[in-house]
Amino acid sequence: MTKPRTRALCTDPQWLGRADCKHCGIRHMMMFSGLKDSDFGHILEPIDNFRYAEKAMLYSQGAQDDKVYSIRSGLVKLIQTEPDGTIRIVRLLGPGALIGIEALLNKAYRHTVIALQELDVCRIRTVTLKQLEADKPWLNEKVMAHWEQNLTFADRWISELSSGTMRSRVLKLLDFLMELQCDESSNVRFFGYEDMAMMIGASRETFSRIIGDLKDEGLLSKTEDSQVYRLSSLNE
Amino acid sequence: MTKPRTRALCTDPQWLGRADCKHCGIRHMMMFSGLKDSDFGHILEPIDNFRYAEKAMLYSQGAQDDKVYSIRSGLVKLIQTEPDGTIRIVRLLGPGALIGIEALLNKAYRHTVIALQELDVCRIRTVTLKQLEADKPWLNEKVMAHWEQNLTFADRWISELSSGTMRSRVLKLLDFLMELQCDESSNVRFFGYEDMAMMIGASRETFSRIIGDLKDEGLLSKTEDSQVYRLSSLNE
DNA sequence: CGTCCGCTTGAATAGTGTCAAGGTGGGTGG
DNA sequence: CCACCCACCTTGACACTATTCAAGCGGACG
Repeated sequence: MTKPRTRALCTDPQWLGRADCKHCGIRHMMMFSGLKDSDFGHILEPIDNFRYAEKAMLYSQGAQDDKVYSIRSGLVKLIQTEPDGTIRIVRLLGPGALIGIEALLNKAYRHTVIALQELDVCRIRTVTLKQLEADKPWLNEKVMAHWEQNLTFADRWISELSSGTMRSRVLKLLDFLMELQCDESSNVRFFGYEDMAMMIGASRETFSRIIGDLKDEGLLSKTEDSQVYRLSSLNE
Repeated sequence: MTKPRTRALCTDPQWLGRADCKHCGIRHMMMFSGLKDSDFGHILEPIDNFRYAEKAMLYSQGAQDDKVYSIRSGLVKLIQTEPDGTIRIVRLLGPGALIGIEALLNKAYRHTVIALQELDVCRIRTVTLKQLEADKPWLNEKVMAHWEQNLTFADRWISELSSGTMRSRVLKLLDFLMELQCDESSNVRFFGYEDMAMMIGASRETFSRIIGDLKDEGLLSKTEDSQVYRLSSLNE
């Protein structure tokens, strides 16, 4: 669709230690909350906790690896490159999401995944996950729920962010971002316009113009933080 | 996106009997090939085989049911309706596909599913499937593979059929249909233009014009069957 | 203070949607 | 067997939407 302009950084992630699932602050949404200390006793390899910088790449499309990631905080974009070179962002995932699940089926990663913000993830090897699953049937159900979550997002991406006029897509995108960033009030944190445009399949210029219109109409207003805007429409 | 024009038929499917998985002609791709006679002995409810007429509806978005379908032959469209009334076809599935998997998680169906051709499906209740899974771990793996298949299709739908110019989308759509219908040679069976247009997010007129252009350029030519065209380009 | 990067804006142009009219083919009933 | 009908596809004219190329602007940062 558009040519790549911003290149991903290949900074190494920072290792934060082994995961402490039992005391995870966001247990309710995470994959491995529910695991007891004793469960960690007999697993082959540990679950590790990493921090990635903004724009760092977790893995790239086509790579074959055996690692699955669970997001604790931050946001990532999933990018798909076609054989003919066109690029499109196909998904945005945040806290609670499980990425790279295709590795469980021994498939190569189908996307390039890049952090949009500072990112805190737990990483687990597929063998370890399968080993845990064998003991705990509920883990299996959780994995399925994550497939379903991914699929639901993909379908919304098609019907909300890839259909209709560019204006309606921008509005839906802003809603979508608010939902992901769930910053209490109706505030949206912006990324680069190039990324946002790529999410809805528009050019940077078109996106910029529409944002400009929304500002003029008073639907979008600045906040203290220059990256964050307040959105005042739920309608249209 | 577009207003519905062709309404779905609510004809009842024809019951063809209980499924005979062991002798299924397309065992290799089907969900339940691999089951032995003895496996059928102790399941709660049978797996049934049905035939649906073209345009018949299997189930509709929002409905809550406990049935999963495995396609033996034919093609279905998965339609998603937004709260604001816009409609978009988000997926096309053929032989081997498993539809309504969200029922396994006790979720309501997320799409309305309609047969595009005469359809032959096997229907199984979720309890039965779960019961079988408990015995046979390999079934579990198969279910995962179907989640992955759905997700792969969804992602292709985004990057191939929802990005770029309408012309490129039409070409990709034709490729896609050839792949699904795998009619040996490079022949494509057309559906109604309204449906095809809805797949790529175009108007009927735009779609018609592009098909017209392709005919003029000689890339697309008629065959004996007026519904089937021969496509002569793999490139661009 | 100047540079760089990313956002904004303008003008020209190509691409799509919309409305409306006209064509075509397959099926039905006389 | 023919005439008619209906559903569906085609075509034209026009308005509108979005892309492209190009120039300008503004803030962050060395």
